[in-house]
Amino acid sequence: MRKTIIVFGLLILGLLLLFQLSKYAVISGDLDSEVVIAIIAIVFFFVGVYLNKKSLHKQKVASEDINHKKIKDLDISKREYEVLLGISEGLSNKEIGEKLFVSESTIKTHVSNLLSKLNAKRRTQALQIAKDFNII
Amino acid sequence: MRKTIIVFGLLILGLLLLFQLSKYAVISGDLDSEVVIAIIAIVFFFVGVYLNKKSLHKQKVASEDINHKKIKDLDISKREYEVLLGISEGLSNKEIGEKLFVSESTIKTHVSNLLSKLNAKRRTQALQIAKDFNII
DNA sequence: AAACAGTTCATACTAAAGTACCAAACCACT
DNA sequence: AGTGGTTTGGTACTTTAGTATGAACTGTTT
Repeated sequence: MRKTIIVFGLLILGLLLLFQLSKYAVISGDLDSEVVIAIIAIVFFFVGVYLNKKSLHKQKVASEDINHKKIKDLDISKREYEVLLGISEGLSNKEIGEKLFVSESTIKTHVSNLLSKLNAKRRTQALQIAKDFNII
Repeated sequence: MRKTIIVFGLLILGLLLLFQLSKYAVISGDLDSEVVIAIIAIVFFFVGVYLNKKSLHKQKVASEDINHKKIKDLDISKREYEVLLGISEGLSNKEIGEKLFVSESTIKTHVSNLLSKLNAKRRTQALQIAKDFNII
């Protein structure tokens, strides 16, 4: 948030400076007034593009970012979360076990705990719930 | 695509008109040159915002839209697709059967066919593949 | 009318998934 | 040194999921 304010401040200062510089350039005859207008137009065009991209990006990130707080709220451990990611990749318990170098039994324990923490009956339902919570 | 060209053409024409009008306004003394520059800046700022939003929106839509062609290419039938949606909602075969008013056996048949068409070993893998193909 | 694709359903089976319960080992903290 | 949370893993069991096969019933096309 502080970063945004600083960027905005610098932007406004830069633009004011540009205005003043262009005014002096026109008065002193170094530049044609049409050229100045063209530069102003181009600069503001890109300022518009830039600010729009920034704001849209934030929205996008906000809706796609992983909600780490929610993971903690649900009391999901590191290992359980890794298992959840394995499920979302479409892996079987056995395959997840091989990936994490533990036995299938261990994965079953994690999955069972995950399901109760996510209040799900099946792994597919767990995926749907996890997506709703933005934790995967 | 034609629409885009027309919009762009009109936009450029409008901007050129604005340029000429502002020039005459300054010469005839109706408007201060600083006001003209401010107007140009604001207009181009919003042109930048508008064009950026347009292009980003298209990208977003393109990546989120369901690829109906891909569904046909994979030879997935209407009913099979409904079952796929049921799976993505985290339902069991039995629950999907109740939702579509058919027996669990029927759902099993559909699921089995779906898996072979999607080249998946499990329903969770089918979900992952279907997402990659943008068909759910 | 015959062929065809899609849907429906059943049986019988194997393979995964999931539950319940227990137990040991580990790490961090006090 | 003991407590608590996490991770690990086993056994035994029930429930879903998935496969294979066969069969009947729909529309649609030729």
